[in-house]
Amino acid sequence: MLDKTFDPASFEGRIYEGWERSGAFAAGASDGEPFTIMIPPPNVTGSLHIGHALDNTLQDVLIRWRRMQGRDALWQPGTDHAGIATQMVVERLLASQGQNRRAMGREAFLQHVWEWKAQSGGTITRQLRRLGASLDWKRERFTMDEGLSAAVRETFVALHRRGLIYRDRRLVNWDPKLQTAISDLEVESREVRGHLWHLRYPVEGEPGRFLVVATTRPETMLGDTAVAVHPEDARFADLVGRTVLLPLVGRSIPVVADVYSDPDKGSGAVKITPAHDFNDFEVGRRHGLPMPSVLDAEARVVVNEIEGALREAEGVADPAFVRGLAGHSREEARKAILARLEDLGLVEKTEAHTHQVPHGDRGGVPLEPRLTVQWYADAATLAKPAIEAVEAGRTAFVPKQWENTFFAWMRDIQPWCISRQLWWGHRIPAWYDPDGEVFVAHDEAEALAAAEARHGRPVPLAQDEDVLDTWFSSALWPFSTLGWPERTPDLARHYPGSVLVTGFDIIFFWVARMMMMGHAMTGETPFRTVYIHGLVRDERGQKMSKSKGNSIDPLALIEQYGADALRFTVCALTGPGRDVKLGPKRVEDHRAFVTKLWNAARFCEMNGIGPRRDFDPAAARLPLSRWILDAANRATAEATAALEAFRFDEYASACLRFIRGDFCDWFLELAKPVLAGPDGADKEEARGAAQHVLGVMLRLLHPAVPFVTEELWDRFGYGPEFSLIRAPWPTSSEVQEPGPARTEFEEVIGLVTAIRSARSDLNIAPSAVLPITRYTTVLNASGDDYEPVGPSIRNNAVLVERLARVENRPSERAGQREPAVAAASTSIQLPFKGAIYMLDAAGIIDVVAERARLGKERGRAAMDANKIAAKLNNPDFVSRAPEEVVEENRGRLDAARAEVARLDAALARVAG
RNA sequence: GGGCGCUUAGCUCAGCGGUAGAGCGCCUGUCUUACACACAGGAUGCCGGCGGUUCGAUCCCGUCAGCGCCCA
Repeated sequence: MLDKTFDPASFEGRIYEGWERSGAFAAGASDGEPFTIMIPPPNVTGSLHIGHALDNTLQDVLIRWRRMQGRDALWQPGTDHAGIATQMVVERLLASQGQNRRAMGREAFLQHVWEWKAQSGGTITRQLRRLGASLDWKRERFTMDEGLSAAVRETFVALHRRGLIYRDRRLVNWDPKLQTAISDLEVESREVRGHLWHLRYPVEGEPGRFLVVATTRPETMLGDTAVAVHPEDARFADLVGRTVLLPLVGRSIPVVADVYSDPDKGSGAVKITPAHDFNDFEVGRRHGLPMPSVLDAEARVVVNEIEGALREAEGVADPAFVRGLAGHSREEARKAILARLEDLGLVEKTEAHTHQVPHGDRGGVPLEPRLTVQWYADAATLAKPAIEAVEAGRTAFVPKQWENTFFAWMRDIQPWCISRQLWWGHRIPAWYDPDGEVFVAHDEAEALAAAEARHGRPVPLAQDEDVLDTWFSSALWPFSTLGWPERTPDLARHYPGSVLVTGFDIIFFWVARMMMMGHAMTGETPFRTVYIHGLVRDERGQKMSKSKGNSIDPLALIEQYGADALRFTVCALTGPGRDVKLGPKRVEDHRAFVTKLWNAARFCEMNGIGPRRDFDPAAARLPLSRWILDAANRATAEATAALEAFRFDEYASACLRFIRGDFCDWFLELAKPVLAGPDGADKEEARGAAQHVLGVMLRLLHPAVPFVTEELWDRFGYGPEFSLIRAPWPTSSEVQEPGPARTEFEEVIGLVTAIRSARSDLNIAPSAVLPITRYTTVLNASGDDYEPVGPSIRNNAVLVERLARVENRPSERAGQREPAVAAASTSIQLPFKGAIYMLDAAGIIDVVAERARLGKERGRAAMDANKIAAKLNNPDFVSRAPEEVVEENRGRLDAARAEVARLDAALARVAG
């Protein structure tokens, strides 16, 4: 027997283990068409947050559904090595033990990282199991695996040979805390309240005249090599081509005309520090300016590159002061410089100013643009085939609107800085000879051979100290995990993948880069469809963050409500292109549905409903069986169509409607009499239909709520243990004359609902069985006699009696012909489907209430009739609207008018 | 500043040229032997404002307002 209380924790763990142990997740079990999803590899240092729960639930729904459809489903698991994050974690760990990486050296440090990974790197994969994710764990990969590392080396060498990877000296986003370059995408703009300082730069040859520049970063002035003004700015026209004296430093710097300077911003003149600002760098290039760096890797002042420019100038420049700044942090330097300029009377004014300051997304400190030599990928060239693939529809975004975001980014893409000054990661396969000449090769031997060939003799080589951006290896994930660069059978079968599922915030990271590398290295798009979902927010719509303290732990939700409840909630809330507002309340609400399913199954169990192979839906003859079988067919079609369209919300609501509405609220109630009745063919058929439909329900719901459905499937014996995961996805089954069955039960349900509603309006206690003289007859059109009801109601009289709590008592007046009008004062008059049911309620009915009820109904019908009549009175409508619309409205008008007439007659009878 | 999106019941959201929907919440009643994480019944909407297209607009177009996101 199923437990009375539903307790997901009692079976979730056991079932997951059962699936995994039995190899249920493994690809290759079917010879059907492949269906492949590459997990966007989570960070190896990470733990499952609510965003992962969303992303992976959706992937699991798709993969389970397709697996049931007989596709050869592969969901590729794994993690990425997260260069910066992992190195930070391990360094912090070492620091707590009084060690540091520089002291122990590269090899020893990497040893520690691998040890850490072995011990703690499995957190998120364990947590994905709790969620129920049916990943093919035997294929788990890590971006630092040998095979994936070979893919990285192969890609680097190949792209370098094609000129798509190169070294360049230009400004990078430098993280002074982590002391590495990072890519544009790892930069996070944060609004900071700062100041705009207006500094006076003395105009040379014109004592007493100053050019005022406005800056938010006065400390960088040491590296100024020009002042720019707008070419059309009349205020400064005479200064262009002349020079000003750089305060403190004493360097003579030119005033250049450049459109970068905005006449309306600040003072209209802007200082140019090419080595410490991206815009200034471009100005510097345009005007051939020197580019001295004045901040080092830790963002401390260095003066060696401006040493030669230092000049003493009375009241303006002071080399000793500048030299004294060396080694100070940028914050200290700013303070000291401003104080000194203030003393010298060179600060014109200070304004409060709010501006965007780039911060490192990992380190969290303000970034420092820094002039260094780094490795770059030619993203603009790599992006072209990816853009074309989307334009041509070889890769489609769902929802389609995200293609615009993708295009906007890809068409304006900047060179991608791929080198990182870290130890943990794929070491760049480049070696340098003593002259600094570079040899890019798959390994050292190949590099040595190349160097020897070049020099005619063996030369010692030193490998590049840097590693590659983690995303470089993640970009290869869709094919490196399948064995590329080897031409493996897996690669042939599962590449390109079917769908990539990810949030819109990640389009630039995974989607764009996987697309670029996929085309560059395999010549094919890495996935056919990119499904983009929203972000998870809290119940108030706030973005979740640690600092706000509003983040939700998915594991806590799983503990409390079960993984199924969380998963079903995610499905129900994932509409098209919307963020998902999620909180415990939402999960609790949807858990109710999972419990409902459990209880419905319990009821089935108690009534001897269980798997019966010999049941043939096509042979069902009871209208009730045919009705629920037909409803199951429709639910199957709706659920399938919803999943095909990635409409997880519609999939959930189709299941809900069918299971809660059709099956629980109506079918089980309608079936109770026959199930409780004597054994016989009818009872057997009702059980047969019920078990068939229960089997359909479990299969339909399995992708969303895999645990409870598998538990029920196993307990009922629909298949061997842990077999639902591979059971066939439901398809439509043949049902005899579904149309009439549908009509029949629409009428029964409609009448029951109408009676319940009238009873409720008239405050008739639910417990009271309403004695009714004739509910198998209805008042005729002239209102003076009765006529038999249609077969739908007649054939299901017992069901109407039970569900509406009415009772037929024809015997009291058997054989008598009583005028209808006389009965009216003691009857509820119930217009339904073009007839009036006279429900004799002598002694119970409140005539005043009944009159009010009928009056209200009449009002509603009359308003309806007026609206339709107005429409039909419009000649334009009749002549221009499609014929079927006009016809439909004519029909509705007739019905509404007849309803009004019936209610008028009913009211007259009550009044009389 | 540029771009995108949103505005529908108290809340969260579907819908989308032809009778306004769901879940939750609310109100009323019910422990009707699967389920009170339930059942039955009920109330609630100038579908953001204004113009336009159309026989007809919540839906299409324009515009304004408010909110949110991305990029500078």
